[in-house]
Amino acid sequence: MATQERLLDSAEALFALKGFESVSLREITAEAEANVAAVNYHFGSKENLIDAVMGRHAMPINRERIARLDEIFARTEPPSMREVVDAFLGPLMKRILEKENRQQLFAKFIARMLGEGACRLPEETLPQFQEMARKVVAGFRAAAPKLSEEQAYWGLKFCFAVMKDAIMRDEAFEQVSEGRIESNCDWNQSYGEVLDFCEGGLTR
Amino acid sequence: MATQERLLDSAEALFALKGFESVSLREITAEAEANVAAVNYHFGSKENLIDAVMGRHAMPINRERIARLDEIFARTEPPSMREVVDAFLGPLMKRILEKENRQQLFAKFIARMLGEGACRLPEETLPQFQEMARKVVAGFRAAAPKLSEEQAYWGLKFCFAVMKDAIMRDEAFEQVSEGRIESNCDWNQSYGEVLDFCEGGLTR
DNA sequence: AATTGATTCAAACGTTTGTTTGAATTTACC
DNA sequence: GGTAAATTCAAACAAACGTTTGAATCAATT
Repeated sequence: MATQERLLDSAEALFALKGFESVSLREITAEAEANVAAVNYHFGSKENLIDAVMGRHAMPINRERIARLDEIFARTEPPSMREVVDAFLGPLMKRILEKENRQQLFAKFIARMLGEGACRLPEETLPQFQEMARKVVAGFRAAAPKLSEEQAYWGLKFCFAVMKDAIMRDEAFEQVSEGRIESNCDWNQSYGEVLDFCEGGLTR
Repeated sequence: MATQERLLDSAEALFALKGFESVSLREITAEAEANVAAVNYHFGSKENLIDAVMGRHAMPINRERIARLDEIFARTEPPSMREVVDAFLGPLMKRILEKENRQQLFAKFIARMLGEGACRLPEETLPQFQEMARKVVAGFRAAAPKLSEEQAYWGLKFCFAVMKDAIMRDEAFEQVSEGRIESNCDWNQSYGEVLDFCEGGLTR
């Protein structure tokens, strides 16, 4: 495999596990079996590397979201709230449910990056994100007409927050719940809880 | 003001703004107008300092949560879901709504720390957290009897995630929403959206 | 005023960070 | 097979990190 790809894979995995600031270039290049200088040669800087990891998956995921929403709108009957929420969250969640470990790590990477508030969307992806968000909001309002546009945008934000939280391992919460919730145990069940909560939150 | 307190205040503010890993002891001590060695003298290490910031507020907030829940249970009529959610989220949110800037920063600090998955609860606070969680879950189930215990714990987790997300500034989302949601603009309104979403998510 | 303990301070500690260098090596093309 | 570009590599860079040191300063007690 090419060095560039190995670097992206290792960075993705390590960032997912430990966060952006906590991972050094030397850890990354060691895991990728590359030289320390390889990152700066191929990407220019550590910041560019993280952007590259983002950009590698963001657009395919958004494309899938948009396709599913367009499918929903193409129908004659009005959408259900649950299927709109699933069209938004499903494409990312799907990648966690897949066997391939690398993708799972990317989902956690995404959740972590967005969670740290340090997420700078790669510039070329912004219009796509905006288009996707507009369609999700339209879907929400088609399924629940009494939602205002503003409420729908809040709902978009909250849906993502809930899924992010379900994805991230949270040791503190496992302690607080006295073992009743074991994170990352059954992904399908977790995702079911996410959908239930978000559907309810948007329907009211 | 004593040096210890100034260090705690500065650390709280800087961690809230930039995260744990991104803030150096030199930044903290500079803002607190103290010597670099002061942190290690008064707290032993940077890790102990962050624990101290946590511990300074966690217990009072939990005490307030528990008191409000006990009040609810003392009544004869069954609780509404909204007031249970508010008993859980309100005590932290209240500190954001207050004028005093230091408290606001602590709320963001809490949200960030829990968000980074790097939250180690100070050991002596764990039983209190567990008691609080048990009572919140009991409240959820009193307001919506068809919720299972496990669902209620998921709901607890999700409610906090939603509030956390509403607290944190998210520049990326502001771009994606094309300015329709300006974070941290009207806290009362934001909190209203949080309550609406969580109430719906738990009621279904 | 002298003494003791607590606190502050400038300076340096040894690591680790992201990045750069310039020579060695591999790869691709004529 | 030789040439030129692309890539890898060990080594070193300056800067920043958390932490430690030991003397200086402050506060309180006798």
